[in-house]
Amino acid sequence: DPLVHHGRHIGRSIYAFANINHLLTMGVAIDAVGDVPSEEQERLEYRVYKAILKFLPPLDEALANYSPEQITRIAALLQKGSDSARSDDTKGLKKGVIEFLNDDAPLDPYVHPGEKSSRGFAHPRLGQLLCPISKDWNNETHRKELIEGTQTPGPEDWPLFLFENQEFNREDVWAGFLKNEYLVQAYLWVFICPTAARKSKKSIKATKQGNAQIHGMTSVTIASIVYIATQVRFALTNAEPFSRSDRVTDSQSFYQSLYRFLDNPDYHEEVDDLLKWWN
DNA sequence: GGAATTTGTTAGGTCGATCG
DNA sequence: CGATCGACCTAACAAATTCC
Repeated sequence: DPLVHHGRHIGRSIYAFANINHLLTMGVAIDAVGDVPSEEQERLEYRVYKAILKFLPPLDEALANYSPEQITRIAALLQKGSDSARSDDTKGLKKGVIEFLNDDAPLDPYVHPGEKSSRGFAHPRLGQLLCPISKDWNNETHRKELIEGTQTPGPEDWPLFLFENQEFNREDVWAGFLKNEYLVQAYLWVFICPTAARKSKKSIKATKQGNAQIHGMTSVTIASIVYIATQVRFALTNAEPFSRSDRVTDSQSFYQSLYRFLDNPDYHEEVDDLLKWWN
């Protein structure tokens, strides 16, 4: 279904953890009244709603005339696309991220590309990448706390892998922020094609159009960077699947706090520079 | 409070495109 | 023309949630 197809791109580049039925229903209701939502959370949702309609002009024209049942049916198809793309990318980057790290320098101890159990803070190099900026990975007490999981990093306590060369400058939070090479590689993996991300396999050419081209994407979005960061983070952790609460406290809240941080008008200039760098 | 259903995840495909 | 790539799909299953 073409709606499932479009849904794949919505999750990757517009908003990943949205309840699309809720967004569309709410958006239509707001448009019908003409009031701008007062609450910040609602305003964010409304912006996402508008971004979806901008991406799908035919839906924009027709949506107001649809019944709630029709909207629910459309939303379910978009949601299916969004969810399945996320799941495909999680699967791909589980292996991909380990390849990026190994291309840089072989991981020691070895990390199996298909397994999660040896990842996370227990691994010296993956642990360092995941180490939040409020902690010092070289400090034994801090390291122990992270390995044992006695403390969970709060919002905006970013992991080190978000920064260029895994280096955080306490004087300037924006120095190298979201300019990490592994993030770029993961971005290429998802939006161009997996082989484009590999430094070591330059001879191999893609045999199909990549996701960016398929969906007519010509520039980087905030949401797509946040999406990739969330996927890389999950690939680095030893997080066991099968746990919904883990996803909520983990990937979803990470995604939301990073998205809100970049969406903050106070950082307008920094974010513009960042997008320019990515493009 | 146990059965039924839904949700979220993974492994393991299919199949058309295109490279060497 | 076989090998491989990569988007997309399906089935299975565990956990969470809802139902009765």
